[in-house]
Amino acid sequence: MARRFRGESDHKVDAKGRVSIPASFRRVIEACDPDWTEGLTPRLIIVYGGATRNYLEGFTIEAMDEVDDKIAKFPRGSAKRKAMERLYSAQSVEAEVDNTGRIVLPAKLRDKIGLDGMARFVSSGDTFEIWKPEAYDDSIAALDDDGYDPDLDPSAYLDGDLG
Amino acid sequence: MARRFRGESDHKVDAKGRVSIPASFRRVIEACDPDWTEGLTPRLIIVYGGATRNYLEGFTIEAMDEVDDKIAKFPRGSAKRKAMERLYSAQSVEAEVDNTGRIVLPAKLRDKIGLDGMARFVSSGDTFEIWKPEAYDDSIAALDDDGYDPDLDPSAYLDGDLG
DNA sequence: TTGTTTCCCATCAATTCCCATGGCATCCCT
DNA sequence: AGGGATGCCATGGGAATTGATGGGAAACAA
Repeated sequence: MARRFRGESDHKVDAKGRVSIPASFRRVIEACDPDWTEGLTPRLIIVYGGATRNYLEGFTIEAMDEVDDKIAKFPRGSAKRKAMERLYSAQSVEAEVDNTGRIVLPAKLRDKIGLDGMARFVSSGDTFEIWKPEAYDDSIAALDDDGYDPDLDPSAYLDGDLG
Repeated sequence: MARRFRGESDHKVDAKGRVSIPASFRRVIEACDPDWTEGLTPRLIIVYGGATRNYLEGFTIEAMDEVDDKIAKFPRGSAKRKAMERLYSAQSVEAEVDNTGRIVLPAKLRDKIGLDGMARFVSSGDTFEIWKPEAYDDSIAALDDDGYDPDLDPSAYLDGDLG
């Protein structure tokens, strides 16, 4: 089963903070939760920190395990490690996909990115992002102002210089 | 069940020194107390020493067992071993989570970190920290003075140089 | 006894659980 | 091809449970 997310779609956030996870994302989340088997509710991690981020980042259990391993390689007490621990450990929550395919986004997380009404799920390789739709549109538009030519087909970068 | 803490939240400290443990932390504390079974009150260890620390550190029983094992590897009577024994053995207390989900923080511990009114619980992997909220905010701000750029997303470090 | 430390019970809001509906696709049968 | 039947998906709503916190009585210790 696929380990990478694919696609983007909008879903309604109700008054209780419940949102449907795109069905195709659910398949990935299930496959990447070591404890999951048919009939159980799969879990995932949602990172809500990052002063400069105006989106939430969803990690599968396996993807977050890899992050934890990377962090563990940094010296205990170093500034970089502390910053990463805060982002990935303190400023994150575990969520469970219920049997109707939804998760609950606590008010704290919704407030962080100004979510109301709709949430946009955007795949980003082995993680996915949750945006307020307008903010996502803005961030795409902002790429243009940052030396990126919107008329250029990004496939041109595929075999080009890194960085 | 998970054996790592996740998230951060504030809880009220009442006149008797009682504080609610974040519900998600309780699940971890229960799972990591070998003697615990449904219906019993789980235990944990709170380390309150460390001259330079202005927070308390909470350990599950299992996590503290690992620390004890590590200490035991150092030569008996060595300065390093004595220092660690003092921090983790002498300057720590066992606490019990009561059946309403609270622990009692003795006055000595509250005074050490200047707790009054609110306590912030911050996960840090397999342990968690208890801070006076203002002190925690300050410590985050202080990271800036230690080679850490607050505007840089910490995820940039994940694949970067250690240290 | 006087202040502290436990234990037990009470409350209110937030969160979870359970059940229900409508809309699309798909599959199948004739 | 028509007409169901089936099943998954997105979403809604109420009931039941859990979570955070307050307060008093009972047990202790000084």
